[in-house]
Amino acid sequence: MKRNAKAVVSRKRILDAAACIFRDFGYAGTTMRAIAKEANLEAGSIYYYFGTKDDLISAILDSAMLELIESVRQSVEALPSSASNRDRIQVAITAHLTTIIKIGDYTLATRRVVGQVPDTIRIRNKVLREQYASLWQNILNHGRESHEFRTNANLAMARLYILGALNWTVEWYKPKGQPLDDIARDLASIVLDGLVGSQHPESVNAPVS
Amino acid sequence: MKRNAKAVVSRKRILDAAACIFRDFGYAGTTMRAIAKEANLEAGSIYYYFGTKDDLISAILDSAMLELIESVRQSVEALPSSASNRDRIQVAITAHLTTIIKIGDYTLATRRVVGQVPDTIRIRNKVLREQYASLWQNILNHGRESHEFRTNANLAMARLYILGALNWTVEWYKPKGQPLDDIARDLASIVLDGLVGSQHPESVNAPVS
DNA sequence: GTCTATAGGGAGATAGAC
DNA sequence: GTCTATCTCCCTATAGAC
Repeated sequence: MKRNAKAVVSRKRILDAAACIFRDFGYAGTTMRAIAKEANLEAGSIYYYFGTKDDLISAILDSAMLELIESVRQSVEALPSSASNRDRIQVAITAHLTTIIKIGDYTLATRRVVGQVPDTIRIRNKVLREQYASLWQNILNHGRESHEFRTNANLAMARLYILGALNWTVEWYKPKGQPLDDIARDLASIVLDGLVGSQHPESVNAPVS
Repeated sequence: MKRNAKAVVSRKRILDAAACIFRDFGYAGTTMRAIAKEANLEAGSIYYYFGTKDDLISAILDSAMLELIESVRQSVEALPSSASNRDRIQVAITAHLTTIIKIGDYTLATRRVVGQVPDTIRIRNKVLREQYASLWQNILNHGRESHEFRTNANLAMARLYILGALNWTVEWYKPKGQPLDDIARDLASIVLDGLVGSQHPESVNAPVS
């Protein structure tokens, strides 16, 4: 059924609509009728593409995570081997931010429903989440081994801290505000140098408007 | 009706149970029957204390925010006037963490449903959220004015960044793990000094276990 | 592929007994 | 204060027409 172009388009339209509705109404609050209305068809038609409501949310959770993993991995691997760990963190932060904003409906839907879906769905998605966590942990550990970071920083906590802060951006980011690259640079600056630390020449930033 | 001790106790028991259920099932996924079961009474009885399901979630959102505001405000005001801004941030972080963990069910319920409740409820709660944001902004701005922080740090973003990171802790904190004070100190260390910055003598921390 | 109609279950809220 | 019984509404998922 996926060979048909019409079917592929409809499937994607339904998935996008579902992300939008799950984002606003949560797992239980989302109805097939609401998704159908957003996607401009009738509720019964959704079942041609997705067997159950759970299949829909599962596809949303997994695709968001896969996109994030690929984006950050590729951005970091694309760096020259001469790149500093400061560069690696900066690039990873930018890739993470850019992606979660780009697929904002999926990111927000994930944030808001991942704690409410049936266990089977959450456990399957957890594998991907752990993959992503270890991708970041490798980046941070690399920085310690190369002695670019202070050796007593708690890097497992630093990872939780950084990702928690980055993921929160989808809640307040406004497309009309500061450009995304500026935000990424400012966040990287605070992560790397802190509020007190001396200013690194590469991360000078403009005052907030 | 609140004069009766029995009523006060039941009311609190229902509220605690509701926070627990809202946390696990979201706004729409929470049923009055599930709350009643958790609170050891029947669904109809809840309506003696709360007119509607919306009254329940509204009480949870507001009480969580009020407790957080009071806790951080009191902790910071209790500092001697000689306290450094490093101390103020450290104390605020500790108060925030301690409170959101202490009322963990309410915090998690808030995190997970605040994007799904009817607009009227969210807007009323927003006033409190903004109060809390400006409390933190004052703490940060004070640090800049006293020249303890580097002057080009983007403090509005720093606030969003810090609170995003701190709030994420409720998702991964385990009571049996590292003591809360250690976590608060490590987070404060990363916020203030960054990953690269030189180590401040007051924030030496143990390696993660 | 997409529709309409509907079966079967469960929700919030109310009424009145105790 | 708390219970049971129930009204009314809306949900997921299916069946079969087109």
